[in-house]
Amino acid sequence: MNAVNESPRRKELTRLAAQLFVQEGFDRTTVRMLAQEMGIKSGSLFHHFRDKQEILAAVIEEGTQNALSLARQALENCGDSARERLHAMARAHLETLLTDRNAHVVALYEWRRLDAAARDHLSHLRDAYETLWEQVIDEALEAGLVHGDRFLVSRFVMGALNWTVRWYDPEGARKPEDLAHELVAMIAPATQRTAAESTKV
Amino acid sequence: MNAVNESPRRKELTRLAAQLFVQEGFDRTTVRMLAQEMGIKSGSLFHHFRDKQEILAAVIEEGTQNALSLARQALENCGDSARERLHAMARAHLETLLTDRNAHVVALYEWRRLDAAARDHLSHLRDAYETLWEQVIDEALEAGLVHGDRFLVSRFVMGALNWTVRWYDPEGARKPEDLAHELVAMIAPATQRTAAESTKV
DNA sequence: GTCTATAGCGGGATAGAC
DNA sequence: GTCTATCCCGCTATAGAC
Repeated sequence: MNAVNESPRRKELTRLAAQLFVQEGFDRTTVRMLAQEMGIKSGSLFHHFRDKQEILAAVIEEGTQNALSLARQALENCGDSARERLHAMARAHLETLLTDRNAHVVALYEWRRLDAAARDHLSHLRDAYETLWEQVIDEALEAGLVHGDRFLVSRFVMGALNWTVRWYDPEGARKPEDLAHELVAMIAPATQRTAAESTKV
Repeated sequence: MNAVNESPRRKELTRLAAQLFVQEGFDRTTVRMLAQEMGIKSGSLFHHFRDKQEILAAVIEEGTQNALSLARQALENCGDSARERLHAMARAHLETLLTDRNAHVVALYEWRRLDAAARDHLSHLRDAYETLWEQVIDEALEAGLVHGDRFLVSRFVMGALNWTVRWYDPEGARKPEDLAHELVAMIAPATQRTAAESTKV
């Protein structure tokens, strides 16, 4: 259902669907709106997707997969210090949310609209992404960069980032990278540099 | 429309509507579901509310109003230090979100579903609540408890708190107060106590 | 792969009796 | 203030021609 049925056409349709789901929300997006955006009639949609649910699942799979690989990439291309890795992770997260402005947002905000089967199928993917976050947070905790409970710190940090979707202004002066920088500064002020951290750089 | 039409019956109906809106989301909650929960038939609903939109507006007004007065109350009954005030504010916020589990959640998560007129009418209320938050954050910044931009810190903190709705387990061991404590500890570690703060206590 | 046409359902809302 | 009955609409999804 996933890696198999991946025609370029379907990929393109998924991309357009993501855009509408972000703008209108999944429930308020009708198949007619989707079809119009894609330049076809609503009946033709069901040649590509079994039903509306499957479109949502495709968007969320795409969005999470994308966030995951961009995050891994960012971690590979950044420095070794816990601070740099935390920053890279936050920045990658924000870029998929605020620049892309599409599938990843849907994955976060419309997850609850998935039916049980789709949630089951996609939860391992979501877990992989959250686990990656927890690893980076763990490193920050061990480096003494941040303090607190691993689970709670992860949730708070991801919450702060996820909520940016609600207030961020793409036309404004602040870029995703700036937000990432400010968030890291907030939870791990520069004055808190520890011995462990400085030896790493 | 607001303070006027406040029969006890309508208040009770609003309370029940809030519950359903949290469980199902506004769009997926039908007037028939609402009526059933209230023990009446769907037609009778429209004696109390002009349309479904007005129910949403009533819930959101109630939720924001309530959060605002609880927050003010919490600030009056806590110590004078910036840390105590920040903690009190976070705790009040989480309690309206996680214990109440109703109108305030709807206010945050279904705001976008309000029509233009209702948003217009309610935005001053929301602004008042957010301004209160910014004041408390300002105090924390001035006390050297937290560092960064006032606007961004407010948004990040509120985001971290608002997102708890998505993962918090009411049956779990952690109480809203514990979360509030952990959040404050995360952004303002105890080792950061400044002279300004200790003189206040 | 897309079209037209439409089935079939469930939604929000109204009217008038009680 | 609640009921029954119902209108009307727009939604998802299907069928079969092209």
